Amino acid sequence: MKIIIANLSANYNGRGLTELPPGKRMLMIKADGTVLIMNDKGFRPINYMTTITQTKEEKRDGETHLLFSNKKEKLEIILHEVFKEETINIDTDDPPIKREQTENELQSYISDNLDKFDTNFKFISREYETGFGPVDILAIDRSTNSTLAIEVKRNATINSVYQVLRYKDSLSSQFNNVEAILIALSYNDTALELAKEREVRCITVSKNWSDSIDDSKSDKEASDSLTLFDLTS
Amino acid sequence: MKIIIANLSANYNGRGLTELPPGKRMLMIKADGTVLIMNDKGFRPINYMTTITQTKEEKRDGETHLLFSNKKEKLEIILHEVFKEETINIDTDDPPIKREQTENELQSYISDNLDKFDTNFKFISREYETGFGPVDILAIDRSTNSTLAIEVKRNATINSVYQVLRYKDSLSSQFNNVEAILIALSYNDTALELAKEREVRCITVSKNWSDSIDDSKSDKEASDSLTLFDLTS
DNA sequence: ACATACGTGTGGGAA
DNA sequence: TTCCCACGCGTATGT
Repeated sequence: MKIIIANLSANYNGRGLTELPPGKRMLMIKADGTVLIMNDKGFRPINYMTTITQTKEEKRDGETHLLFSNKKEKLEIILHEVFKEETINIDTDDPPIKREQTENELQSYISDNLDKFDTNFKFISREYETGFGPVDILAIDRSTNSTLAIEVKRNATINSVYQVLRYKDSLSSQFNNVEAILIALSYNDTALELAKEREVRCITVSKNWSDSIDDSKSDKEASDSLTLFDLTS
Repeated sequence: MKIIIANLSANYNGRGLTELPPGKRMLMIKADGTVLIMNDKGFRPINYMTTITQTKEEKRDGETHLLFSNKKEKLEIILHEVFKEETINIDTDDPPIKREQTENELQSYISDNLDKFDTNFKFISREYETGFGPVDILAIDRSTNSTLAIEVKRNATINSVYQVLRYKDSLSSQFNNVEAILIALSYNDTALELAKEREVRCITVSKNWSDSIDDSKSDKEASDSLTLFDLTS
């Protein structure tokens, strides 16, 4: 990784079009060719470019012009004055990060434990294809004999409501009594409002749902002690 | 900005849950408190945290533990071995980037030039409020006397189609003959398919739409030489 | 503080 | 390759 501290300006043209006036910033060039212009605040680089296939370097009037490009994009960086230049060695293949409690895991958990949310729920299928894309979970409610279109979210928004309603619409041409259900860790107020209005049932998963995976050996205790759901509506 | 090259590991708990095994990486601490752990490839930091309100530093067994937190999140970084530490001064308030040809500009352009897309289109209002949020442009078609719900996108996807259809639904309770229209620089195939099926008219804006802003002084030439739209449906 | 919408969103998986 | 969806999306703006 190479780091250059410089007064620089930049022009990007590709997915968008931006112009960066001169200023003292950090230019970072990574081992894989990724170029980043960083300032002293926030998460995002000001300008950047990945998957670079071509690099050109020119001197013009004592200033260095760097031209990075690929088939679709172009990034030009002009170094007006370089204050520092440095090469840093770090592992190119460091061990990867482990992500836990992703939506995918949450989906698995819910699929495997549908009866804990409602004893009448019976799991049918995951990623069941509808005319509007796959619904996360397809199930039936044995008490009402209705088909359940279940969408799982970490945080449900109004878009989640629209999404599950589309699945319901589509499935209604194949099944009788289709019901739309959201199961989420949290809900926007606006999402709850809309859900109520459109009769989408909202079920909240306890924040510590993943604990019950670790505790699953002692089933009895787990099902007694954990409040795995609340009904909101 | 402070930079530390170290063999480090990290644990994050907040919006998600991640675990980063030890490895040689760069730790960057910005002037606003933002913390980033960078590796030698790609755009994204491996771990990071913004809007930090509390920082704790401890030594345990000769290793430095850094604890960053705010009300909702926690990031712990353990420095197993520090290879380099360095402070870099860059402008905290460098001039901001200028973005051009944004969706907002595109909307303005389309609003001001609706007649170029269809001579019967007449602009009424921007950001017109519907029951499902504001529609980008409200207009009328003088030839059919229908109300037009126009949604502008750089790239239209199936979600754009659903979105404009919701606006149409909502507006249909106020107006007769509401028509849903998408105006975009590009379209997904699936979006076009769905749009056709649901009778959403799709209009494509020429990639060089912004040229006509610069050329606007010579109106005649511009309107003669530029193909500003295609009809797809 | 919360919600909404844009962004060069990025990244991953499937068709 | 394209398309779709989740993401600790980040970031700005309006309320």
